[in-house]
Amino acid sequence: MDQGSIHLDTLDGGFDLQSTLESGQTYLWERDDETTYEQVGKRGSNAWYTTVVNGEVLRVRHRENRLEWEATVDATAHLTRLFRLDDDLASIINATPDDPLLDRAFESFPGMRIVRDPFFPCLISFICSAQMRVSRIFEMVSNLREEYGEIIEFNGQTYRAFPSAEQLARTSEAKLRDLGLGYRAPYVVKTAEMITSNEFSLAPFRDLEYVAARDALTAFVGVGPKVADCVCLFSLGHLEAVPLDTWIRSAIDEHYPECALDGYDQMSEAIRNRFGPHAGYAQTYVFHYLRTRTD
DNA sequence: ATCCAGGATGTAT
DNA sequence: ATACATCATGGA
Repeated sequence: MDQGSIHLDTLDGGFDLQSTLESGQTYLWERDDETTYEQVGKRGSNAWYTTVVNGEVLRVRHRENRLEWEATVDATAHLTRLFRLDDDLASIINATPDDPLLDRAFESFPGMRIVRDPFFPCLISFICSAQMRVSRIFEMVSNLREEYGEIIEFNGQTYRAFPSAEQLARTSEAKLRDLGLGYRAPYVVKTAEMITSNEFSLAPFRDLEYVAARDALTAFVGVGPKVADCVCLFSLGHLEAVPLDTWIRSAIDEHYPECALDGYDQMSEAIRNRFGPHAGYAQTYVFHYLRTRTD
């Protein structure tokens, strides 16, 4: 077992593990002390979170000003990439326009960062996310891991990787419906088949500009503009992407009515112009803020 | 019971 | 291109 810690003192804008992992950006981490994420938004968790990337187990917890980790390999570079620790978060927030909603959202979750999820698990997660609550998306992705994921032993515990495209292409729509995927079941199977087919290469997505990547992603079954934006933002690193879900749409209606245009593309361009080049950061803070506020 | 949740697809116009 | 019905499932 390898282990270590990353010091967060010198990180511009800081880092907060719990809000980063429980704000509905990623569904690929399991928390030790809870079987579900129903306490989303409740601050102060110092629990361990675990994921499996390329067969390597990564475990991490947030203790004061350190990010402690234990893993099957040196996790420093992996965590820096997965949590975008190289982003100058302070400058990003500073470059985002000031308004009452954004100010409150940024103040509510200091240190929350955009994740950089691996592509295929992110794609399938957000295909599953359609018309689903965050807590249920965690359940669905957990069910996929338990049913199809490769078992990995680490430090006396067993963990499961997110299933590969081959594994999901091999299953049936009916089995996925049994896992609670509903009408998204055929989307997952067909998209997994597309990924595994030889005529479909994944390589281009990395090289495309934001709009081109977003449009290209909609070729997958079950991927429309909103899910494509989530993959652009949470996997491909396009920080200008603004997923227009029901929460952010109502926020636009209420707070930015001049951006509430007809059509996804028009509204997207308007809100991106309003929020600036890191609009995705603003979107994610607003989403988490609105979704967790109690009053 | 009715409505809603990080929407997308198929069909008719 | 745009409008509309339809698609599962579970929680409030």
